[in-house]
Amino acid sequence: MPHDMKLDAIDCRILALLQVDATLPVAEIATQVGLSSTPCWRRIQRLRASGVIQRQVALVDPRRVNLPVTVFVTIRTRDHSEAWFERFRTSITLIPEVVEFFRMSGDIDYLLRVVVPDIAAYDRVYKRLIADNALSDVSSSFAMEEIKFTTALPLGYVP
Amino acid sequence: MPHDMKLDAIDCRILALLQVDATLPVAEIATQVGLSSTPCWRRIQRLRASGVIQRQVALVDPRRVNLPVTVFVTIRTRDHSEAWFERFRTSITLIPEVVEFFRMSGDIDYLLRVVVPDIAAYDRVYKRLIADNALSDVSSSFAMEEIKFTTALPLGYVP
DNA sequence: GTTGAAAAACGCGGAGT
DNA sequence: ACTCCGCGTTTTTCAAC
Repeated sequence: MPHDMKLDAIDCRILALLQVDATLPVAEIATQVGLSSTPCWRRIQRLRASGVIQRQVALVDPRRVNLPVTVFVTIRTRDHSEAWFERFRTSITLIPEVVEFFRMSGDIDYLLRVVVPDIAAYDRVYKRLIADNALSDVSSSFAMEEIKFTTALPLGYVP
Repeated sequence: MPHDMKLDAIDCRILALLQVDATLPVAEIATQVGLSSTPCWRRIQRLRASGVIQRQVALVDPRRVNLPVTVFVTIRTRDHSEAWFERFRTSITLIPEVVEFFRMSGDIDYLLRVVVPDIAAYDRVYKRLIADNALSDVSSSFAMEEIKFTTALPLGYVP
């Protein structure tokens, strides 16, 4: 399982298919990429073992599990020490409502995407955020509509 | 396949497992939730057919397919007509580098998450954004580090 | 809802080209 | 590296409880 695995055009086509529907039988992927099932299966195994395919998951409709509200939270901080960051990182990562967490360049230090059933629930997450960490500025923006959300990455850039 | 399906505690535990690893054999899910495989399998089928489980996908590591840069793009517009929005929506949705696209409340009208190999590639996406649509203000924030990213929703809020 | 079991589909691996 | 073929497992369905 080399970590610097090279991907050819067929690997990309396999990934493109699995990114959209991971339940496709190997045999069907094989025919779509012009292979028989054994080498196709081996390629998929290699993609898994090498970590190109991180994992295989079921995507749940947020509205069907009472999570219609998503909030983007921008955070500025004064403390930029390593020790503070590690504490902050683990504190945020443990909050299940936080589904995305990025360190940013520019005037905003961190950006979170939070998924909750309503504004009251968001307020509880917000209080947990500011209680656990010394944050100098926290700003919340509410999403009104999810127009596009995909886990399929654009695979046209593979070297 | 009713669209207003109610989920009980066992359904939630099944979803929690499948959100993390959709390759688990039905038999193992069954034992983990304290069921035998037949009713467990039926529940999973119901969750799929009713759309609670939208689909099953492979998650690809962005760095391994040459996509280490993510950019958040905030957009303000002057034109708020329905016709303009429909044009804008389809134009943006067709860009594969745009993986998330939200309509927002507050002073920002739209927020995009864009995934690209480098800043030069982002510039080409940016030019496509402003060429296809009359946007009054576009601002780009670059992510330095992805600290957390999960597709697993918090399932503690199901009614 | 449970068990058990059979049919079909698929994953997986060996032998050969 | 791929094709072909077949074994073993898992899924899926169907009984009866």
